[in-house]
Amino acid sequence: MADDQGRRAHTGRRRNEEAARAILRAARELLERGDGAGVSVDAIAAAAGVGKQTIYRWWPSKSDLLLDALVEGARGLAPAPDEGDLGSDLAAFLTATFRGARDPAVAAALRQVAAEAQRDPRAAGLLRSFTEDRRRVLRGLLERAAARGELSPAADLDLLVDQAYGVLWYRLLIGHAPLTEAAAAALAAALARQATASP
Amino acid sequence: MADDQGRRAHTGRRRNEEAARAILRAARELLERGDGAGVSVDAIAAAAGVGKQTIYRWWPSKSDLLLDALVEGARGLAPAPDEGDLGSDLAAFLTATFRGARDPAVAAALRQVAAEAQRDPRAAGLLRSFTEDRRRVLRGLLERAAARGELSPAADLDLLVDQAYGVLWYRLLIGHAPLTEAAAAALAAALARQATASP
DNA sequence: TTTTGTCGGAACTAATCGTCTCGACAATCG
DNA sequence: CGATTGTCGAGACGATTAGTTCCGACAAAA
Repeated sequence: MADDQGRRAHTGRRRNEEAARAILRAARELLERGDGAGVSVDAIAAAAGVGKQTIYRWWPSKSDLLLDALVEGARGLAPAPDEGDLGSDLAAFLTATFRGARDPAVAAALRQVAAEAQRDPRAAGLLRSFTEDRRRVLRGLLERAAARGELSPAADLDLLVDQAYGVLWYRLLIGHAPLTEAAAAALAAALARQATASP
Repeated sequence: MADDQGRRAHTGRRRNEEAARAILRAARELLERGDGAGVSVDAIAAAAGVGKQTIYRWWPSKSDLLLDALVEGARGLAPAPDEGDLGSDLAAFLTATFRGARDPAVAAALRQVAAEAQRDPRAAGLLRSFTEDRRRVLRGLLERAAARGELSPAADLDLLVDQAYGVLWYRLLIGHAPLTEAAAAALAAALARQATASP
């Protein structure tokens, strides 16, 4: 567990990783229990039995903390399948992605970070790199299908990625429809039909 | 300009509609000038030369005011074309919609209302009815094409609407790509291909 | 002229993020 | 061992903001 110790001389008390873990755990629990309302840093500190200063010693801002809680909650959902067929790969990936975003803590963190990104350029940058990572995974899946000759030459990979994640974010932030597995499967089928259709 | 006067007995000073117009105008100007940061009610009141009380006499919350400024800014973009061809109707509608959302004041209002909707259920409801209206317009366009037999029986109209507005909101809120006319045209072509492709 | 409700202006409450201070404590160095 | 250094929990503090309330002035109707 102690792998990133600095190599320079270091005197004084060491940071307590247990405190950081307690903070992350409290953040996830509050995000999960939060009834649509935002989670405050004070509430996280109180729930973790920790001073606010300790939070800001580990994370530079609330958005960083929420994004960390997010990444931890979404762990294992990253890899894109590669079974050699666009339709099934896309269905598997979107189903897993929708399922991850349906987790209450993950959904709340995504929504709160997205909300803060509209005001705070720092949060906007964080969210942007997070989404870029996810885009790259899906784009890789599509590129493999294109290399196999499964896609129409008219297919626009970036637009396909926008359509997939667009539906996810749109439903997540507006809330007019749920992120069900059926919706993921239908979206995968629709995108595969579009990508393979001749212009 | 005085068309919605109450019919009941009314004593006392009348509300000054000029003040309401000044407030809306100030809100739009601040949204346009705002550098990504949010617009505060105090700033709007000061810019309009108006007391905050006057703002809250006309609008129950900041979100209502922003949504009003939004609707006023997006006026005239509502109607869906009906030229009898799915491809050109979709391209015209999405181009006009993207152009409307590219207006700085409209974009800022959309982003700020969306951000507040993640915390405030009242703002969420407002945003939901706004988006429902827009969804209905696009859905009507698709239904007319379906009635003309232009769509594959496998086409899912609501999913198509989700994809169109999904790309719009995703780009608007994440900011990884602009809402250009070229993007609108490409999206329209892609959705038309998807909707007409046989399963 | 009196009553009634809006006007601009400003003080006020409450929530929130992030900074700073405090005494206590732990780890390292001399 | 003892001094130094940096983290700990706890909380005060400044800044910002949404929304409420009070104030004296004013306008429109009774």
